[in-house]
Amino acid sequence: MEDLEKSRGGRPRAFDPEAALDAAMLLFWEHGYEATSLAMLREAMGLTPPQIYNAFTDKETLFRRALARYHDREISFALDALGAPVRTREAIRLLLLGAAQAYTRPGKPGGCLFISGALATSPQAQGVADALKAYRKATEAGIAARLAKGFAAGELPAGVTVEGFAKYLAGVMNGMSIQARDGASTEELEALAETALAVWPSEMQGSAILKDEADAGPFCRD
Amino acid sequence: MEDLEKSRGGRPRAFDPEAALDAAMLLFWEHGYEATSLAMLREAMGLTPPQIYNAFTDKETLFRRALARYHDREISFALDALGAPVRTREAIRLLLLGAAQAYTRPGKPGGCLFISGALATSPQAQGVADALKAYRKATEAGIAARLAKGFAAGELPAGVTVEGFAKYLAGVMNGMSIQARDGASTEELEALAETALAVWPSEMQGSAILKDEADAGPFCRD
DNA sequence: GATCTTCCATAGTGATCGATACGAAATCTG
DNA sequence: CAGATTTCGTATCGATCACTATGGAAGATC
Repeated sequence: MEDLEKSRGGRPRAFDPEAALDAAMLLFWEHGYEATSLAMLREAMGLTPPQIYNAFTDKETLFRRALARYHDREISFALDALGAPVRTREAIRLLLLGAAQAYTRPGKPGGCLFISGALATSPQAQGVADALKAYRKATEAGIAARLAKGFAAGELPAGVTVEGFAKYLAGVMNGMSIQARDGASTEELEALAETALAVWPSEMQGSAILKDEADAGPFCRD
Repeated sequence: MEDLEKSRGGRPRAFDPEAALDAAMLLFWEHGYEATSLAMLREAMGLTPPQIYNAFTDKETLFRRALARYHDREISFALDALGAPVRTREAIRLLLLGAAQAYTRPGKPGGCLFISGALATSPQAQGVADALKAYRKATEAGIAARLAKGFAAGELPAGVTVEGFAKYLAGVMNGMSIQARDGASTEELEALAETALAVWPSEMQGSAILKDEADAGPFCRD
């Protein structure tokens, strides 16, 4: 809802805004919001300061655009997993294994931008910290929403609440992001994910409808 | 091994270095290394810049001193838990529940300084990021060392390696730190910890020596 | 008490921060 | 082509960054 080629006249841009945004996203992902200076952005994006400010208003707006792009391009696996027509446990498994992949992509910074972007900030950047927190909370809420459907179908482990279990799973994902930052490999994160899923026995409930997982059943599909 | 009251003459200090260090630690904990400016430190420590530099050399040294103090004063629970004369599962339980407490202490910033201090940094602060990573790795190594003893005694869950399980547990702790930053309560983190421990059945092995947990058995004590 | 050493307070260092002023260049509209 | 509009490149802006030069003050040593 923005770059719809208005072209209301005037001198045309001499660069590709999306490519520039990608370069900025990678830099923010690597160094975080505050530690990424305009000088670094200028070099990585191949632009002059006025070009950056004309196209993206200011540094904070550029960062928020990068967050949105990251959400759309780099972690679409999450929405896919939570919306997949599979049982609840398998959906969460896809989510965690997707995170293991996404947090260790070759050529990309390790971990998740929503965490690396900023955890502790200066008071001036509180708004940015809040925006990142909102993305993290949204992830947890997405997990909770998927779990709620599984809860109704009796698919959750005994002794957990939807919110509590969502907080555990979101916490595991956050922990995976830090482990990725600290050099963990894809395989190590996948093993971590499988261990985390061991709290959840594959065979649930007395209703032993285990076969045909790709078939109908207590699924979900927003 | 430092403040042993040399007093080699000269004008005495007009402030308490330990109190000043505590103030700096809290500020770094709250805002992270790079986002904490000297102006903020100056106000929080109640000192002038020359006082700070004379006592702590420079900002990075001050931060490293704060890290050491944090390790000694704020998270001694970790070494206590890993060295406690209890079964392996209980030791890890003490570790995770201790983290739930330490990450949500009233009057202290949420989460763990070793994570909030810096995850992504500017290239100039790479040394600080590495120091924090070393502390995180040391935690994981401490967990692995305790698990190794439990492994020899057959106390670990089936299908896990010592290193892999340590990475899971360290990851859960890291995730708890972020959840604490995002506002999770002590109780919520405790519930998260208990959920994480559900991967580990309380009754291990065929050898059903369950009673007298505080008694002898396949324990450990460095 | 003379001297040495260390710390204090004031003021300010060069460098870098995010963000712009300005006028020329390029394209669209009429 | 004339006018309007937008972006271009160059050269910065004031504010803040981590840090320090300087000279006087306070206590230890001889």
